[in-house]
Amino acid sequence: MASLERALDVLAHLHEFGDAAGVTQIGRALDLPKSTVHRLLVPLVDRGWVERREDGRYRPGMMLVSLGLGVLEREPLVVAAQPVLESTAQRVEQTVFLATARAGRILVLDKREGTGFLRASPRIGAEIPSHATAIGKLYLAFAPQLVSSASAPRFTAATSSIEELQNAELSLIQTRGWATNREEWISGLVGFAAPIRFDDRLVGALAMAGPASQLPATDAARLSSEVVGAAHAIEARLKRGSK
Amino acid sequence: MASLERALDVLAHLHEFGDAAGVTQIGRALDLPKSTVHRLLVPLVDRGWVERREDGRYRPGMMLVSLGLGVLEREPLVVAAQPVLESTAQRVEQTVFLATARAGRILVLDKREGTGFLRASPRIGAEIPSHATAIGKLYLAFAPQLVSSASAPRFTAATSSIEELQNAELSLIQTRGWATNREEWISGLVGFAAPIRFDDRLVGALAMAGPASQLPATDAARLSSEVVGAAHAIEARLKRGSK
DNA sequence: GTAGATGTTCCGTATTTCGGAACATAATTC
DNA sequence: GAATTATGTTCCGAAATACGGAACATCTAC
Repeated sequence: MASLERALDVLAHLHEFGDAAGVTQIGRALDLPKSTVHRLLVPLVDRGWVERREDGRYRPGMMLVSLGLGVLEREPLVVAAQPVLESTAQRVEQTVFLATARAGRILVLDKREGTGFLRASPRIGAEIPSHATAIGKLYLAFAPQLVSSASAPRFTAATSSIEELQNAELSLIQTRGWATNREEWISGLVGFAAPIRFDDRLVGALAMAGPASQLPATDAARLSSEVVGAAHAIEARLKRGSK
Repeated sequence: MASLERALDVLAHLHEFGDAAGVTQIGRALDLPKSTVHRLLVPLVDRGWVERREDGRYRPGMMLVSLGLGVLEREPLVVAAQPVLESTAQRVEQTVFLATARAGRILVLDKREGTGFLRASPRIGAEIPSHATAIGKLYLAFAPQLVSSASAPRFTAATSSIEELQNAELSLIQTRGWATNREEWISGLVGFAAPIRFDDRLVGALAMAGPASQLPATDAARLSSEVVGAAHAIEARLKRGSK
């Protein structure tokens, strides 16, 4: 399956590179001959997965847009969360986002950003670490089997390791039903997260994140109850949607 | 390149099917043996392009979301149009969308929907026909080499063929600088579109669409000047962004 | 429990993919 | 302008890979 894997490597590279790339550049980056790269690109271009520009350079194509947005449209959790994300972000005036676990990784599914100059700005589709974020800790507390702890680097001085999280904070999260992150992932970034359940299973989490200066610890009661309320609203919409 | 093409077929099928599918169903749909389908799916699952559910069925994965949204984030036209789409949609209270030509096809890049119960709801990434829509006619009038007229079916009784459009309406569009669609694509659907240029080249179009009852011909002057104004605003933002 | 349906694994063989070299085009240097 | 360099495209004999039928594992229906 080397051929298909190489094609996927090419696509991933085009995405990460960010600019249109020629076969020589792609070949250098992936250690592949120009002719191989070119041969892989031909069907990708024919079918719209890659776009060939007039200058002979290549970039990701609109087929990715169609299929990518198709994933989100068909995800019941995303559909149910949409209006709740909207209203919650407006009410708290901070970035609110939705995430879930997929193949052991926690990925951002949707978001509504705050309007401040300094704001949290997660990328949809991006992974967030399980041990150093509010959402990650929720998963570790309620459904640790759904997340992989293979990689747990220390991001900041405040980062706890998986072992350190074992009893103290996870028990607290289980008791009160929400989690928080205080600059454990990114300096200055604070977050609150609440679990979203369907059929008694953890299917995702709703989080709010922003600069520490705007989410003071003294506001924790209000902020946590906002995310818990939002998560409940999403749960209710999920239940209604399954009729 | 049969292997890669088959994998792309599988992905396209999963997208179109809309629900999670098993190898047998995919194999039947694509006339491929189960084992071939399964073998193609393995690296797709490993890398996140396809998600395998617990019940052994497969659906498109989050890698598509990352890359698809990456395409839109990096498209200067989409970035420039975003605030303009927002404000225009609010002002006219109808669906406003952005489209461009890619490999001879006209594709929707972004949109902001009206809030009416009855509204136009284009799908981002979807193709719109060139001969039966306002945007398509803009391209035929100003840059016909960018669009393919290979397929020009009659959608409604109002649809004109490419030949019928040759002189009469295209000249008018060239003269007044905007185009309209009066139920030529979909019965009851009316649209107005204005060209977006950069460096004297047509790079896209801004359109407004909605039910005929809400976009009366008597309102054409106001509506067309809205889309023309919005297109100019996007052009200005494009020019500013290229410094 | 049996039969049928469906996802997963295996391996000899046919098919496909590979990549160096030639070619075509564009850009740079003198 | 000519020569050189850089880069995208095409070609084809040989090596590598993908193929798919069959066996296997698991689940569902009667």
